[in-house]
Amino acid sequence: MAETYRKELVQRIIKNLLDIQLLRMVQAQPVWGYKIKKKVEANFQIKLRHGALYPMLNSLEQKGFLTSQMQTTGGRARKVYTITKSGEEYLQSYYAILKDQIEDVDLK
Amino acid sequence: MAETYRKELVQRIIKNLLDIQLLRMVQAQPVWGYKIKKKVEANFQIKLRHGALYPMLNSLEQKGFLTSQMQTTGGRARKVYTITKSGEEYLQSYYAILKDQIEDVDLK
DNA sequence: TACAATATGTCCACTATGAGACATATCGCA
DNA sequence: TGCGATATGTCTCATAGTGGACATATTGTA
Repeated sequence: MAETYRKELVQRIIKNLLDIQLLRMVQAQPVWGYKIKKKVEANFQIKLRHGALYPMLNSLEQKGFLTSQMQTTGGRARKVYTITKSGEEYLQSYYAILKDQIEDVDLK
Repeated sequence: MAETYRKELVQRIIKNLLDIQLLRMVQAQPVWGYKIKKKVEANFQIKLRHGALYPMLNSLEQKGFLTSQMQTTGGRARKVYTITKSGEEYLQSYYAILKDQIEDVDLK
């Protein structure tokens, strides 16, 4: 059945389009790296190395897709990320492509 | 504007999910490698190396997602591919994930 | 007080990927 | 008859990416 391939495909998409998944999560609500890691691992049943995650978040900030503010809650220092206008535009482009894929626009 | 990022994103998706794009094209109509190459390059304005394309098509056949028949039209030998039931199921899983992405199902 | 969890960061060695070359054959046209 | 287009295939080297370690600090719990 079709669901057999789902987990394998999700893992590929998360891996290859990790930056986009991070933008989606931050857009849903401002959040910090460690929480993203836990959420990805719970939602998609994949291991997300922090050695890959943190450099990617910093890179997204450098590109202007995310901004960050340090927050300290109970002595716990967190770098909370918020999506920027550019980041939202990037996501909109992504969603537009997905719609084209589903509707076979690009095959005509 | 959002369209600035489109080309860059399309290239990434085609590159990382090439097998799926090949399945989509064969599903639209049975077709051979060289024609796929020309079509991808025209539709997406990207270079598709035949050194990447042909091994991928053979691999999709080995996995049972495609079948092929040799056809000779005017002395021109073509390996025409047709999608299998498994191939269509794989695509269905892919489309289901894209819908989840668009609808933010996996962020809740 | 020692350890697991929270929290963020860098770095290096290995491996996997990819660009481009090497290879071959036919057809149509100039 | 030589060249560009059609058609499919393999292989190698350099680069890119990944896994896992190294690093540091705080909090809560056993």
